[in-house]
Amino acid sequence: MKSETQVFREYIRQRGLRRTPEREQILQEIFVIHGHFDVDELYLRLKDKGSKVSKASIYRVLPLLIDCGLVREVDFNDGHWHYEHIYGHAHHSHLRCLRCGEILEFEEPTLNLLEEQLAREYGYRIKGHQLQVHGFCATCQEAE
Amino acid sequence: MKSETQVFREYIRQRGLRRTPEREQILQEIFVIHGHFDVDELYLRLKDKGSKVSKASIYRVLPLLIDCGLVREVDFNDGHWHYEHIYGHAHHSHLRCLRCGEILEFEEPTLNLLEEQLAREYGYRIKGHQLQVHGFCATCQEAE
DNA sequence: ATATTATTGTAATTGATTCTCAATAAAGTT
DNA sequence: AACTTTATTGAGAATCAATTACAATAATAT
Repeated sequence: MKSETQVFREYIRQRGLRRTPEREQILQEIFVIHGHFDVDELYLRLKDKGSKVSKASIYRVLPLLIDCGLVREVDFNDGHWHYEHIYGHAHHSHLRCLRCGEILEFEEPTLNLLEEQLAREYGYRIKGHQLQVHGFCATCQEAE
Repeated sequence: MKSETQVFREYIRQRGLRRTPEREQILQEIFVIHGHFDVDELYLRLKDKGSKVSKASIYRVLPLLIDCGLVREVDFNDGHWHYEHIYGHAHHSHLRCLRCGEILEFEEPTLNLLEEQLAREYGYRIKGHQLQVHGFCATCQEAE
């Protein structure tokens, strides 16, 4: 299996784009992060390490990473985008606590069947899905 | 089954809030709209009818309507919220074309089982879920 | 080395949503 | 019906994430 770096470099080359230190720094940092991240967090982490990468560059790289299948957007319903790396990870969904914001991940294989069924039924070429479940975690139920 | 208006009025009263013409106008207009809508569309529709309701009021009423279970937010991934009425409608999910933006609705009853399973497994009190599937519709596949 | 042009950082801009504030008006009380 | 209390309103300012313009820089091809 290709490394994330390889995937990204091939994508860059194939598109006639350029390989820059900023892009590589951002990519590296993303793959150091476990779990989810947002633009601000990524920016601060890079800054802490002495990187001079601007937020604008982060905003500019993310669509590329999404497009080449390394990263995906996640919606936690809090006013801005979150992201997670998906390359080499099983597709999963999120269970979110409406009070404390805890995020649990779970897999739901039957959704692949659903995708196939929708493709047949409506003639769609399905690219993916997002499922979020929300509620209150055990701790927050008591606290309410 | 109570009417939407009844549900809303009871909610208002119960909360010690006030019943105002603006709120009723907005509610009425929402229930005239079939399908999905967003704040701008709702605002323009009201304006066209001669209503003086401001966008601020719309933004202020929507959380109330969501809270009392008449309306829900829908994410079409295009930078702003969409809404749909859910009172008296079966819960459904959305299949969206990434190119032309077409939205199809479908029901997926197995997700109720999933909710129960998650509740058991993680001790959550589940409040709901959102599922979006995306891809390319038949027409747009050809056009690509 | 040189030319071409993609990429960068900075700062300005956009667009959706929220907030401030003074004026208004619901609902309860006399 | 008049009075009081205070929630609600509209207008515009403020906020916040995300995008864009622009001039300087630097990555690739020749």
